[in-house]
Amino acid sequence: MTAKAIARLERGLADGLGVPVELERPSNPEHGDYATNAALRAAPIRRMPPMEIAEELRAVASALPGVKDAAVAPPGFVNLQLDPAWYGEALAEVLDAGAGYGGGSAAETEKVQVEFVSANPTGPLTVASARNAAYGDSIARLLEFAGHTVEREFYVNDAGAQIDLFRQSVDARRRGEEPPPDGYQGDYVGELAALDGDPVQEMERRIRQTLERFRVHMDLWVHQSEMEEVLDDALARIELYEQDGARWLKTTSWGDDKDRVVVRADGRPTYFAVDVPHMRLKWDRGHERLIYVLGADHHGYIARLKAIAGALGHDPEAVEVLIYQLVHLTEGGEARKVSKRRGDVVFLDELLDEIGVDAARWHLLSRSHDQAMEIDVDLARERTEKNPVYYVQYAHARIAGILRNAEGRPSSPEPLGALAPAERELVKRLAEFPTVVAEATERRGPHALPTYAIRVADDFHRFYHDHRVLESEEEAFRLALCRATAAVIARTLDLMGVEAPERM
RNA sequence: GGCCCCGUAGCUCAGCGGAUAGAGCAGCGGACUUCGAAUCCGCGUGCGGAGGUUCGACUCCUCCCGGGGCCGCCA
Repeated sequence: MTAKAIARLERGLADGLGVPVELERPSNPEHGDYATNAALRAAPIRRMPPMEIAEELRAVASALPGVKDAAVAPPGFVNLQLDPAWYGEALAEVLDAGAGYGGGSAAETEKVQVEFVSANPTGPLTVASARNAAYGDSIARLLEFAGHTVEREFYVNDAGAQIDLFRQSVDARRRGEEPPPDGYQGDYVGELAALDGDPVQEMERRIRQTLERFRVHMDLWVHQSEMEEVLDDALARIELYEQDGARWLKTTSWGDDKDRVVVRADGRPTYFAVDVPHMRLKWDRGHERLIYVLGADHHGYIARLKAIAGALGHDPEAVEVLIYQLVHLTEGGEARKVSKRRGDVVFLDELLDEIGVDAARWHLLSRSHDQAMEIDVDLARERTEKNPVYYVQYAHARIAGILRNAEGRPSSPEPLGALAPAERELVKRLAEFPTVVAEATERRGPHALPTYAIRVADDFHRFYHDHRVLESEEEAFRLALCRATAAVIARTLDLMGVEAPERM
């Protein structure tokens, strides 16, 4: 999706040329406000020299409202300079759209489910799960903003060998004994032993609490134990074959490298088996797209999950598995081996105690999900003060201060005369927002948000430094520019689950 | 052996076919009697290597080198 003010120019150019035109912001300011390579792209198709097509395009551009000047540059670029009226149009668009600016980019809205975190309830959430939580929740926020109906699910693995071992560990503590050799050792095991009741339920309650603190709200909690009860019914609906006494799903038909056992020769289902009733539940809830957010160590699941979708008669393409690379912990520059069973981990709650939700979510989202991430435990607090999140929040708070001082005086997106360079840069930055959000959504790459937020803050701070807002001739226009900037910053941060403070 | 991800500035990273590759941090030097200095301004011969596709490649393809992860009738 593109801002309307830009899209209007693109359409005007495209209609004149008969080929699609996309405008982009050149890195060199001498190349104008916007530029297009459409002539270069059209040259092979129309079998004409690019410079000739560019000249045609320049003529069309010159006649468009909002265009002050158009120029051709070799080997065939067309560079546009825009007039104050265009800037007024672009700024009015931001303000008119209000909180919805940049939203609703989905061509067709869907019912989407995002399953994420789904950490085993054998211990508190760790920083490893935190990346999953930050990434998955931001994906969900982006999808909602694009117009989809989104459900967030946490799948609780409350059955199986690890859970048995966990319960045994707590029971041993309750009897005053040491946990089993491979059992769970962390301090929290002792805490749970001091309480009555099922430690798994208590652990789930704590995980829920930590997630809420992290501003992640799950709509649905599904338990593996419940899925086991409807396992036979679900397995009866898919085609399995027998070999070596076991029952297999032909996952290779959907791209897996080998078929998978669903029911063992002794009649016990594998771990994989419960994914069948589990996914059936998701489809039965009416979802049209299923998203799973998994760590890189689970990438082998992609084909299996798609296979289940196919076996259940659904389109495997509607199952999307988002893989993020893992978080490595270091301490004083040395790699730190972690094991939840040994209790040798950094819990999300500890990280939040140290650096707070905003800095944590920002940091976890600021790198591509395809990039492995390192968190230095010792430097976490020190780095906090240098976290760019505060730079961005400061810009928002500064604007809030100006608006407080303005005491409700009128604002207007229409500039009186020519804009200063810093004003033009800021308006163009705000006009980028719909494209940035739409691309972040489509690519499932929320790390574009912090990058963009820094640029907006950057442009605003420069504008602020160069120009006075209140009591200036352009007060009304600059107040409008401030309001629009604050709204865009607030929305960008919200899509990351980060707050936009009025004061700091 | 097969599969997934990554090699870009001293460090952590953006960049998803365009013009002179950008931020943050670290370092050095400047700027407050004015709406918040948690700010602004200046200082940098960097895309792991070799081929290929293209008018144009950090970006796409192949191979090589280096780092991380995964390949169970475990969960």
